[in-house]
Amino acid sequence: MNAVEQIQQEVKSALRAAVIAAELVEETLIPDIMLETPKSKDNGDYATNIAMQLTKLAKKPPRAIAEAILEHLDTSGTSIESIDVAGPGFMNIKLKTDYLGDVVKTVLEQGENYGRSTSGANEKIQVEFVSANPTGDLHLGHARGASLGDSLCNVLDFAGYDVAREYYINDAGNQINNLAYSIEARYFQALGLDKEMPEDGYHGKDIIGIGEELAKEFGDKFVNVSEQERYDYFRKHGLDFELAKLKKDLADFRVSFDVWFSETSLYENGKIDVALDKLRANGHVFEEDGATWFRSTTFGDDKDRVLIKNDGTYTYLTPDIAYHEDKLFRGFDKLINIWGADHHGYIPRMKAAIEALGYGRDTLEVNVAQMVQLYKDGEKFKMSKRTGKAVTLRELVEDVGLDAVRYFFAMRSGDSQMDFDLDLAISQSNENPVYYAQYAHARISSILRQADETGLSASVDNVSLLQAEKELELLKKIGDFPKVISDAARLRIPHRVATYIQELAASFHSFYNAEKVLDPDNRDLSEARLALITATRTTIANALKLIGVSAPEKM
RNA sequence: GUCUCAGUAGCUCAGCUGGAUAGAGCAACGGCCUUCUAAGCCGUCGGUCGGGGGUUCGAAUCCCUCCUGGGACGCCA
Repeated sequence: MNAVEQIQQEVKSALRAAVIAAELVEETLIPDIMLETPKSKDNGDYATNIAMQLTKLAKKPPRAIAEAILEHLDTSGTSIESIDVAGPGFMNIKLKTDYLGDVVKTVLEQGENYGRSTSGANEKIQVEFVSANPTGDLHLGHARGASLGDSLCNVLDFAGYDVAREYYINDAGNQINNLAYSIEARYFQALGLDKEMPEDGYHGKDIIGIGEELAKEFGDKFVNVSEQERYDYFRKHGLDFELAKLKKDLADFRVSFDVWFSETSLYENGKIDVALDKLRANGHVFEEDGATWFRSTTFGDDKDRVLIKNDGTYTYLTPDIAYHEDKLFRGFDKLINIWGADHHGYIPRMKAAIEALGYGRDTLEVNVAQMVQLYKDGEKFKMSKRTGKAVTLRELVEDVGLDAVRYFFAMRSGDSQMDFDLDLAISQSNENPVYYAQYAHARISSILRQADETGLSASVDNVSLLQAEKELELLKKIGDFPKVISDAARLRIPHRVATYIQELAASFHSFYNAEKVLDPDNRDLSEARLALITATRTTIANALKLIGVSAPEKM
């Protein structure tokens, strides 16, 4: 618990004691007392609406309740400087400022761990994200999913959850056949031979490249072998190639995974049968029209779902159920899946499966990343599988810049649709908000370099000298960081971190323009301010790291 | 048609568990560099929070309904 949290706790306890002493309601009925930071500074450092919350229970007007609480409030031994009743019944609290200096001490002590907490109580959470088919390049939507997933994992980890990151490789279905046949066609074409692309083939540039490479390396060797042999080789080669590319692209995007889970492995180790047997044993499977069905309507799904088609093969759902059974078997308390909005309708059947397997419905949490609409040359850019027309993650990063792309996705809530104007992003990349935050970091770094030269160094001995308005604001903002993290983790909203970075950077820039840090004639204050900006820099760097953005020393 | 997500300033978006006068960036306008990085700061302009009902001390936030837009409704994955 840092200084700010301690103060808040102290204030809440004092208020609660006052409510009890005032004998307004039964003690057990008192709600949690909440403190909020008023928008206007005129309304104090914190405000509470406890009086309004108690109106019904105490059967008195809010202002009267507030007066009564105030009368019984003992502020001795707390940091409360003054407290008064305002508006309809708010109680505005003004704090003494001496505690804020402790924030700096805490940050300097904890360094890159400042902001970490144990609020997640080590809950074991597995996050599955991206999981794009290994049949082509990652595009804009995947970039968003990757960014959201990675940021969420980082935030959860920082907030004290036990996080595992996982990528589910769909390497078993029809799409892999299509991949193999697409490569085959491109291979023949590279040799100047006639071969049509399969109907659902992949028209991406990468597949053309694979065909050309194979033609270069093997010549016409695969023209004359059996279809089976050719298929087997192209399939394996295609998968290896695409998977390696996915891993590299994601790593370059600063996104990492603990486990790359193969769908095929479920077929090979019998896990699908295990899951099917379990569903059968629980009585949720039936036969009809030559197919095997999962009665998902029992658990609120719109219709029942086929598990085994009448040709004897599985639908996509079946191995996916086995996969989730396997995840839960591995002992996670909670599964979070990040899916694109186009898979939204798939949620009820997956939740139904979780329940049918005997787990709680809320064990699975699906976080939907809404669509990203790309605009190029002023108009909608329609992606097309058929023509292979798409903007890839790699191209996006090359054109716009890694930090700018990560920040762009990190600052928006996942459940709001986005328009991404590529030309605007490129032309305005210098005005991207990410540079605002990075600039603050670079500015501080520059001052610290010069401090070294002038023989001044950060010191926490005189942090009590930090009493200027801008200094106090900055201190408070830094002190908010741990709560921002725990809220973002609990509510699964990593974009809250980006919003915070913006606020913190603004507070610093404002301070920077109001006060001069390095002043050889005022050594004590300079060293206190150096401590303040060092703490600011650490907080900015820690926050940027969580959303996968670098913190440069110079710009 | 059913389900689902959204609709907030000219544009792109925040708004946490219902709180006081709804915010930020960009765009527009006016100031601030002999002084630690002007990728910055200070100020001005700009909103019927899609419409209408309801719940209550209080609604952008919760409920109902309508309008508009995205997405999903396969024995595809």
